[in-house]
Amino acid sequence: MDSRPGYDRKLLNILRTAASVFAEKGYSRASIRDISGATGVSLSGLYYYFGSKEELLYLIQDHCFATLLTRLEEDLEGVADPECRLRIFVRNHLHFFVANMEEMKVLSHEAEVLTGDFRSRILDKKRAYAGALAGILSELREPEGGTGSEAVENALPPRGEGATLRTTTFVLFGMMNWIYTWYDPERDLPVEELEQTILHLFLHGVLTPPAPDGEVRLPETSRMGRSSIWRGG
Amino acid sequence: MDSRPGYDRKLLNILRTAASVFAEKGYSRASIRDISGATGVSLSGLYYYFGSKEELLYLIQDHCFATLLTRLEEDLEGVADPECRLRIFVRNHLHFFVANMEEMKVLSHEAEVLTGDFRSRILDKKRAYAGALAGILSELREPEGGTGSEAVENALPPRGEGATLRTTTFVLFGMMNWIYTWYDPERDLPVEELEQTILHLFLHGVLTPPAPDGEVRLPETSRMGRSSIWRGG
Amino acid sequence: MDSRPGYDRKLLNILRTAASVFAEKGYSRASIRDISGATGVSLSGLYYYFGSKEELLYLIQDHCFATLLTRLEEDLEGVADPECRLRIFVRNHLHFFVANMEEMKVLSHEAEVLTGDFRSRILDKKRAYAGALAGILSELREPEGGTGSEAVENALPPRGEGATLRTTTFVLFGMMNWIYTWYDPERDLPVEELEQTILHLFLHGVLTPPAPDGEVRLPETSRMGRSSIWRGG
Amino acid sequence: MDSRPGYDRKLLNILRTAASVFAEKGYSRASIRDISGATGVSLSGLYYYFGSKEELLYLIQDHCFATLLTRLEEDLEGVADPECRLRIFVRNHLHFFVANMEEMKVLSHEAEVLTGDFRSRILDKKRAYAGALAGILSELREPEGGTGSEAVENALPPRGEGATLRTTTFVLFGMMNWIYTWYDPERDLPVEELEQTILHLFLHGVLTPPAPDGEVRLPETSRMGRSSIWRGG
DNA sequence: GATGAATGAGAATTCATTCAT
DNA sequence: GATGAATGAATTCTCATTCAT
Repeated sequence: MDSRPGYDRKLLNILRTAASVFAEKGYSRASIRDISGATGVSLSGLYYYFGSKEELLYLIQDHCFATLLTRLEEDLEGVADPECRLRIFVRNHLHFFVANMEEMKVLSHEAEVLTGDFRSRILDKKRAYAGALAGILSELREPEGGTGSEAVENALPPRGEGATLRTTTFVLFGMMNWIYTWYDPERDLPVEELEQTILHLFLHGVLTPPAPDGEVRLPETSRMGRSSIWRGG
Repeated sequence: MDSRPGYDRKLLNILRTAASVFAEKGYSRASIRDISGATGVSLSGLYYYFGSKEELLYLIQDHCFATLLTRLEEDLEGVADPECRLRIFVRNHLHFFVANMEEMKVLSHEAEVLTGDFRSRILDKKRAYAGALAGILSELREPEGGTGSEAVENALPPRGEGATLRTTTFVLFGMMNWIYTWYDPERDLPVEELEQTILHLFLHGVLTPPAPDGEVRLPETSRMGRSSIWRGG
Repeated sequence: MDSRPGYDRKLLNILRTAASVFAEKGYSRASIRDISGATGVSLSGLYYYFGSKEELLYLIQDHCFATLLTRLEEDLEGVADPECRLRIFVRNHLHFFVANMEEMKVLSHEAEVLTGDFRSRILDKKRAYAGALAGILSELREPEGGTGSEAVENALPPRGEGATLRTTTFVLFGMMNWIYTWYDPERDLPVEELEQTILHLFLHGVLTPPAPDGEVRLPETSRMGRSSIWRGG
Repeated sequence: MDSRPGYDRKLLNILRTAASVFAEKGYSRASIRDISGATGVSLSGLYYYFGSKEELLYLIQDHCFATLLTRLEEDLEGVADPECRLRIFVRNHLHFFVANMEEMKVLSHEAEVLTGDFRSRILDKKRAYAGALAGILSELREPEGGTGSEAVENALPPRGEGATLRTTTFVLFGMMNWIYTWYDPERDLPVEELEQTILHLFLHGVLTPPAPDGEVRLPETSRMGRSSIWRGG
């Protein structure tokens, strides 16, 4: 993925720097001049890499989402148990989030600014990703059939099972995505514990004490050793 | 400052309209011209009511937070049981959020744009509010002492009880605040059910089925009949 | 003069305060709001006293010039000796300047901003005043005839006696008027010595040492005891 | 900063044109739009050459002063006699003033509008320049020692020799600088005679008739043939 | 691949002024 | 006499973008 044509090292570096500028100042308060300053590339030189500021944002979000999705697919491969699948989803999401806080902040915070084609392409990925989680949650409750994703994508049925699944899905996303507003790696729990806390909360609630010997842990995936343009790997 | 009723009514109207413009386009993409258009007040006329665009944002956020805090205090008064207090907090937060979606979106989404004094004054209110929730959660787990708010406000102890409480607090906020990104009153569960869902999730987790006769319900407060400049009342 | 109809106490007070604001910030950088703030009169309330900002400047300059001219006439009355008349002119100009530094700064510095009728009325007074000095200087060199003022007012003769007289006149004005840029009553010579220094310089030059027993002094006029709205009297 | 000849030439041209606009309308009444119109450069294009209107004024004043100072140093080099040095100072000042009336008007008239660093940098140059004149005047009266510049720069001694020197210095500057308010090259004496008149007045006063064969003249400097971006050369 | 120079459009804000009360 | 509320016009400055080189 990191070596797909069109995503060469220089562009990737620009995307990363731009993401960090956007994360700090916000997309619309950040100017291309800021990005020129942060990257060291001249103002007009940047336009060789993207056609417009909006495309720059698109590229950041797209690349971020694509990586997230790819990894998720890899990690879920071959795992059938719904609870396991949920654990993998949450772990993947949180680890990636914390390792790539700036990009994920841009993804979460600047979700509505893209327009036209850029917007719909990102929306597609977002729906696919949310659908994946909805599918897992759906299986978790009624392990028999369906992917669950329809309930998130479509408006029907408006109030009932579908609406509850949709709610549960986004409530879980809320628990996770909101961390960009408060999580400080140096002050807060390490990601692994954050993951355990969130998972336990979601599955059993605060009133249920965690199992004395810790939550059931998944075997370590190969996630840690991966090389990546994403800083956290 | 100015407390004549005409001035107040007009200002409040401007705040509400501006909040809705900010909610739709985002604070920095929205221009004062947009607000002039939406309110029907001339561009320069607006500056009679606020000194700068940033102050306008501050006024919106401050008024929103102030109302939220006031109501919370009123509703919590005299209630001692931690779980009850938690239910009241969540109910208050969610009802207010859904009734004043635009202001709350501005409060949640544009949290970082304020600077200087404006920023710190809002931060104070925010810390007080988050501290209130942390205090409740603290009592919920260990009903004996302390308000819990120190753990959210201070960095100590960095990893341990404090960090877990902090995490739990913000995870709950995440569940609730994230709704501005997805909740659609016409499509999704009514607020009351949303409230039940979130509370149940937080207290008992997804794996525990809700009690067959519904969650324990609090006696209805007089919240519904209140008059207010906030649309939801 | 200070009690002419149209120049009542309140207006005079506004003129004085406005002059001080204009002196400090410059006419065009000062806003009517500044003057409202400095006077304590509301923005719109000021317009009862003058029709426009430009008229306000005109009133300040006109009143200042009128006082200057009136006093000059009074003091010169009955004095025939050219050198005495010159001493009186310089004394009058400098004392008034130092006593009313702010108004005189406005008069000197904002000479070109008035337009139309306002401008020409002030120009008339200025020409009369400069003509008076030119007349005195003319007599000083060739005590026989003419008032000398034509040479300053008209362009003819362009180069010769007239041009020299004009030059001498404005060079003397330069010596005096420039003080608004540097004179500090607490640091520099008292006005009486400033007056002596300038007069000696103009009459005898730096290379001629002053007479050992001081310059010839005029009998004290009644200038000092005069009451006036002008702070210095 | 940028020293490519094209950039420099263009900037210098902008400075000259802007100086003329500022001279005519006054710094604060002149808009960047006016300067855009006068230079033919687009409004925003101007900001490539300076960061703010205030910096534009600074650049004009700084360049003007720098040239003035450089020339003065060149011309004074090797001249020891105080009276000669004074003649050179006055000649340099007046010739430059008349040749660059617009810039010098901006320098004289808009002395107080600069703030912060811009202000203090110009003030430094101004103090150095005034100090140079004070030094010459000091030697002229008491040819033994000291530069005289301390008396202008410091407040001590507040009243006495220092204050008189300060006064004399600024009175001479007044004679010269005031010309921007009245001097018209087509109507008034040519610069050379203006120079003679002012010098004679300052040294010997009006009551001393000029020597029949003219004032002592310095040998012509090469000033006339100099090429310069300043129109007067 | 890269950049200096330039620009049109639009941003926030200020200002002198007005007018109903 | 005096003022609160309002406004049109103008101001400085920023921004995304372009294009010749």
